[in-house]
Amino acid sequence: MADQLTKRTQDYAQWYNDLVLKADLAEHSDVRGCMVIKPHGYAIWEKMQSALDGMFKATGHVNAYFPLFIPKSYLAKEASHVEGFAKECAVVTHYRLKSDPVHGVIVDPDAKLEEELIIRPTSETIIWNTYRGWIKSYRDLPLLINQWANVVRWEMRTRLFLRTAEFLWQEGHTAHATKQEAEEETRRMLDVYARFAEEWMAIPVIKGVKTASERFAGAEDTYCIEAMMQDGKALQAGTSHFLGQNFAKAFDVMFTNKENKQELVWATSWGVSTRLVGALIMTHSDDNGLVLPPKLAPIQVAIVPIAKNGEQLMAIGEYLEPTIQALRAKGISVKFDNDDQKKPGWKFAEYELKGAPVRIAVGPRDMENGTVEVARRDTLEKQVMQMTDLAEKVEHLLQAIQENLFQKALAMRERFTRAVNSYDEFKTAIEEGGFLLAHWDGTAETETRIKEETKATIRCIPLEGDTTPGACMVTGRPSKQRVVFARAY
RNA sequence: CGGGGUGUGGCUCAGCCCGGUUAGAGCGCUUGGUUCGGGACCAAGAGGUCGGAGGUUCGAAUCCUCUCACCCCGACCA
Repeated sequence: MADQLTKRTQDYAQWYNDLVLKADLAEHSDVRGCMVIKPHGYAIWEKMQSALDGMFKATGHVNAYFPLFIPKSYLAKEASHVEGFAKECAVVTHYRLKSDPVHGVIVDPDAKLEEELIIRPTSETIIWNTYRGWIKSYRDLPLLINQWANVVRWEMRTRLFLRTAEFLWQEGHTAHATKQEAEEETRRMLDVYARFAEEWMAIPVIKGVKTASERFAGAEDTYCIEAMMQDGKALQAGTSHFLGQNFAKAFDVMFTNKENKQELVWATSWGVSTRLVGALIMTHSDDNGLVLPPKLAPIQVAIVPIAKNGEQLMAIGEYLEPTIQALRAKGISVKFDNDDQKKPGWKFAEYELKGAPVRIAVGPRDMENGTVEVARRDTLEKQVMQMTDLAEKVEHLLQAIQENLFQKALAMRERFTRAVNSYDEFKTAIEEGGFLLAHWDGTAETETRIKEETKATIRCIPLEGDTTPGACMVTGRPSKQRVVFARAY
């Protein structure tokens, strides 16, 4: 191969960076901390959007759009919310430029905004301020709205997809008449995320609730799905927050109940971002390049003809035409790569690097034999298949690849997940990476101490699995159940 | 915000320490030809104010000062 990636075993972080650039997913823009998502990366995001959007609609949500700018005073209304985001906000102070003989153009000092505008780091405040006008009666509830948007968080250090100053995401913001209903919504959307991660991304996740210190700024409870990357580090892949009545209080959002009494509204918010693309890369890909689960691959089947001339190329096209039609009729995206400027070997490497789940190669020998060569990206295995019912076989193969990727990721996670019972054992084990299930006394002090001494954080208190009580590995005090520790992205 | 590093054709880099013809290489690109079952080959071409500003010098990619940008590693975070 001409363009070798850094090997994962050699330098995992470098491998990731190389892969994002070489698979043509994204690049650094000239703007610090911001990326350009290139067509191939964006196509993956579009597939994610499309699947998620369908799941949101199926659970009764509708899309809307709120402003990019948030008046500074709005952000300040919910105390813990502003505290959480204050350090990473971009602020608009002026609304006009003017030409300048020395600098070409300068900010017009006469165009200072009365009230500065914050570029949204998240939209709770502007949305709840708007909801005040929309919600008057219990009949207006629940209000189930999602928006697809960009947000800005001025991060000190950025990594393509995983953490950038500007990123794309969706944020659901719902309003409910009762606490129970809002809590159910929070859990429902967590389940949607978990199902998306596992069924579409082929990434097994642990559903859990965050500790107080890891909670979203302004939430009563933050639920999350946590995934394990190939280097054993944890990645938070989605969050769903039960916001209680905090934002209703801050923005005075009341409704009249059936008894004609005024009540504060209950809220949730939930989001996933382009970070999921990073999760996808780090879960499945290998030293040859990107590996994509078929359900999210922009090109599911890449067909490479092997032809000596235009006549042969034409013949191969005709040979495959019925199969291509049959595949497309099944909703499978097929690219017949008849570019005669590139050699087959180059194309093989290219589709491998870009993660096409299935590659079909067809040459004159195949046409004589009534066969094709089918290669699967996940295992790199090649096999010769008869043309008969090829579309069905490929469809099944794609399903098998989807399933295999999930099983492989699950097996890896299980291999790197273990219970530890003493702090000494913990300290040794954390160096090897992975998830550690340990007892914790529930205090922020112990949590902080562990973080400072080992760089591991509590990823979540899992909602499913072992709930046997025990004794905290650090203090020996009682623990309700084991929690998940890991070093995280 | 600390520590480290890098800015030289589209890309990856050499040259800098020790200043001296016309700034090189590989890849990519253009044209023509031969090729095509795992990143082809031959030939001919195009493409660079060496990140920017100032200085030293007869002479600066190279030395000095300032500056800008980006990357990597930490601290903080989805």
